[in-house]
Amino acid sequence: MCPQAVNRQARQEKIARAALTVFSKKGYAATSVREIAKAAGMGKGTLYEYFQTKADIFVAATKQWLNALESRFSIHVAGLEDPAERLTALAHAFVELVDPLDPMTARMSVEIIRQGVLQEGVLYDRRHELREVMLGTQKRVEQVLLEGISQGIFKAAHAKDVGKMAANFIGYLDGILLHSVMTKGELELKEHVDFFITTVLHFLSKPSGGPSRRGPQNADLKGAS
Amino acid sequence: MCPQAVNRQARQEKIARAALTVFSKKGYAATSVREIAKAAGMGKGTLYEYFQTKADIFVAATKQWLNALESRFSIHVAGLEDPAERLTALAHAFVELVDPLDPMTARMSVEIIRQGVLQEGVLYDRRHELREVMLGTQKRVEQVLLEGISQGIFKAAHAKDVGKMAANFIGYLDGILLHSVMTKGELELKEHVDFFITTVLHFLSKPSGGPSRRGPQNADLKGAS
Amino acid sequence: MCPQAVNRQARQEKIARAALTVFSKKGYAATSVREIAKAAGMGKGTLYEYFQTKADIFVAATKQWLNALESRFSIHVAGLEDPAERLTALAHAFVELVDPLDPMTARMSVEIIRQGVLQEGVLYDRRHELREVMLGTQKRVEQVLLEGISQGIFKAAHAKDVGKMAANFIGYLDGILLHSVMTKGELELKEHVDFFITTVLHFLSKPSGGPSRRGPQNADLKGAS
Amino acid sequence: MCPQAVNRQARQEKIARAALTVFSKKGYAATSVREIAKAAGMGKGTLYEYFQTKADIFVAATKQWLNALESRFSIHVAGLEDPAERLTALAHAFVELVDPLDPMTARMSVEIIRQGVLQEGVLYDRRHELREVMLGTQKRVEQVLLEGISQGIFKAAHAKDVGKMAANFIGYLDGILLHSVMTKGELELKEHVDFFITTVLHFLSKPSGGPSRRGPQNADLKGAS
DNA sequence: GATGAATGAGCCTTCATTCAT
DNA sequence: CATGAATGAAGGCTCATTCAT
Repeated sequence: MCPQAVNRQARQEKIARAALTVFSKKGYAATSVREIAKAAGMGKGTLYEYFQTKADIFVAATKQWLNALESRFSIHVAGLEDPAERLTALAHAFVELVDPLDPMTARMSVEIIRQGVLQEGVLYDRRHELREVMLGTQKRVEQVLLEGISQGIFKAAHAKDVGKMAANFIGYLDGILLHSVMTKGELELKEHVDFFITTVLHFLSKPSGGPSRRGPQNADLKGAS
Repeated sequence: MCPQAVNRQARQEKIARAALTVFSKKGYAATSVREIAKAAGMGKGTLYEYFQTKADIFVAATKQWLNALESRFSIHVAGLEDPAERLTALAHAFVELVDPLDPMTARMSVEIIRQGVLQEGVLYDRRHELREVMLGTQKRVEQVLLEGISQGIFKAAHAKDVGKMAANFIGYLDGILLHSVMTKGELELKEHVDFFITTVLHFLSKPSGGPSRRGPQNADLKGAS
Repeated sequence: MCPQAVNRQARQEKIARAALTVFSKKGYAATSVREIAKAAGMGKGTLYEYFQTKADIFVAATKQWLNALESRFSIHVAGLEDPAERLTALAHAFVELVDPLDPMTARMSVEIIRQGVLQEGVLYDRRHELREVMLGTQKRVEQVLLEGISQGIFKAAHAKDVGKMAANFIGYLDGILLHSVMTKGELELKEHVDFFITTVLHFLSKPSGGPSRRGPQNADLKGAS
Repeated sequence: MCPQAVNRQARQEKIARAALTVFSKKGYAATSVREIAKAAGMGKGTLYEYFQTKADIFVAATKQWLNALESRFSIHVAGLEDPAERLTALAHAFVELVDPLDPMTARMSVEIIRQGVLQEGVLYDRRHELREVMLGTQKRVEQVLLEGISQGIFKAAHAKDVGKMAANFIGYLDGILLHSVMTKGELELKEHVDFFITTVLHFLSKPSGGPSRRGPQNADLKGAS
């Protein structure tokens, strides 16, 4: 009756996970199905029991990666109250994507973008799904900004621009991350991002009313850099 | 040098130009040599008279593209004196890369990055060359910043950070451009970039005119924290 | 013999029946074992409990089909006494193989022939078994002819040729049936077959003894057409 | 300018010819492209310079075969005046299709029919083209019949039935040929066909002028059988 | 006994590269 | 020089068969 009770979803996730490591290393086109199978520790044919095509495997790997990203963001931000700190934490989560010892995630992001941008790309027809995920992160940033405003920490005048600011924030992070990957660590990613945040917070923040201007200022700057 | 050499180079450029249009449309892997030959209006075998491999053609196309980019920047900036205006002009040059009617250049940039980032990428072993070109643009930005400082328009305190600032500037532009390409114009690229520049200039600029320099400066510093 | 054996045979027949519908629709090569299993309402592995290979399943399906054919002939001929009528009835049984609404049987016959004729065919090594069955039908025709002669209806001179005549009869029916299938009903099968029988009976029949030659002859022709 | 002046059509014919021998031996599905290439004495990839798909190769092989058939018929019939002889010659051309030493053509006919009959068959969508060719042969037979009638050799009463008769004639030949192939020569093909022609001519022919009708008729039968 | 998950041989097809002309 | 005909390695995918459950 029940020969092998295999958890289909678990199997698919295992494959997607294995595929992720290979795709991120060599890209979609240069990765052969055989390699994926080997990485997943199973036969070539088995992959096709769980996915229709190589492209589907790539999509699954992509989704897995995006989910991992999301949860990483959640972990970083968890427990932080101060909007400035939360913004910084988000950026740092991005920074950590570029592990010099395992730059997988960063490379994967390049490949994903490519597959979504190029007409012949595997994700081209599903790029709206990607956009959804990215919008999720963007919304997260917007919320932080709005909280900052409502808490009186950020200037209320920017309320109408939170959308643009969030998009720019994410855009910047993606861009600088790419550059970092491309230079393989020559670029001091964290320093750059911290500096960027300084810029942004400088733009956002109200003069922190108080008797002494210098003290807090220094403290803040130290923390940001 | 000799006429033949000139002829040879002209041929190579013609091929590179043709290849660029195809590569930017379909990406490296999905582009066949036959297509390039057809686009260049010559036989497949002839390509191999001027290039050793398909990868070499891609490198040539890449260089051509980067040069075109450089000259585009030069044109935009030419004649502008005010550092703020020059910064803005540079950014606008980037924005115009994403022609909604011909997103070729933007897509090409994705492909180039990918080929430079992925281990199996055609440009992987030459990514330092890419880095060179990007550093060129970065230097250009740095120079504008330094000029602004020397002209007393930008705060002198940032002099030590021009490197970071320029890298961030370029990084942001690349990132937001990618997002724009990926969303196929849903994102209002120009508005976002202009807003970003506002942020940057706000951070950079001295309080424009005023009786006391210190006061405003302090205010600025406050704002940054 | 023992209950299990009976059960076993029933299972095999069920599988063969299911396989027949699929094989006749798509041919041997294009039919996958999975499809057969689904059509039989059981698991793929189960099939291999009852058959060694896919080829064996095809052989079983073939035999089932041939048996069905035989019984169809029996039914048609049952109760008819007149040899001419019996011959006609046999031919009509063939004609009905090509049901425009369900051309399964006709298509199956093509596939069977193919598998028996081609070196790599599944039935190639067993084509003698097929020949047996076909000889069965041929013998049936021969017998009708001999009865007609012994009844004085057909010319006695043909007694020595009944073998050839029967073979030709069956051969013609197979051939015209194939053509009909290939033209998907554009060919008026029944009309052609009836005309053929006219020819044959004209050749076979004695001038039906009596004062007038024309009358009876006409009668025969009418009856045949 | 002109690296290799290759005669495309000659090349295609060479491939088709080679493919014919393999297809006729093993059938479409069981024949691999590699085998065709080897038989044609060229690389696998070369085939795809001249044909889009394996199916296209099969179609080309089919057409070649049909053309060969046509010319064979022409040769056999050439120079014959007497309609009866021409009919016989046509039938004999068919008979010779089954060369016991090289039964290729006969097997090919089975495969062609199959591919045209089965829904998944390669020729299924082009079965009308096949029908055209077959109609060509049929027309040829019809013409012979009509000539016989106009020459006063065949009964004028059959003029309205020449269509049916020709279709039956071809149908019979195809059918008996298949049986012959399936039995690998156990069936004496020529004898059977000759006997069949006797039947047909008996049906067709006018009593060959003479005082008595019975006499000549008997004579004919003797001679024919 | 019944099942379907797993497998890998083998299929058709593409394409960068070579080379005779 | 210019060409495109020729090639075979390699790719994605299918599927008959096995076997653990």
